[in-house]
Amino acid sequence: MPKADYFEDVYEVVRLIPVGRVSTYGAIAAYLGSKQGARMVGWAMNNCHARPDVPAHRVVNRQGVLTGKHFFGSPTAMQERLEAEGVLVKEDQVQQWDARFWDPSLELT
DNA sequence: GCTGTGACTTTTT
DNA sequence: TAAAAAGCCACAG
Repeated sequence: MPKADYFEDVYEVVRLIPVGRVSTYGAIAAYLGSKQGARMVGWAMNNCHARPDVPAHRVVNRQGVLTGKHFFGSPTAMQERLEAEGVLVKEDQVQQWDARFWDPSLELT
């Protein structure tokens, strides 16, 4: 197995997010080892164009707000996609966020 | 080789 | 309580 870049690590975790669930940059960053590396995660998402199977729409900020929705090409694509998976979004904010939150560090042990 | 930027998070004023 | 600033790592120019 090739050494996964920091990005691939992020992509893999994001890809493991179950449908109907959402995760946060900080959670993924923490799972990688640096909670403050959340910016890197977001930045990795910026390069998510290189990965076709990266559900970046399942990744939101700490508040459960779709911060990067604007990067999806359409400001509503992210929200609609989340709703299509069963995640209700209101005002760019994930509903039942506390229940929808998926922590890789907890689920992946 | 150095500087700037980035879809965040946390702490302090 | 709200708002602002700092911190962090990695990639691109």
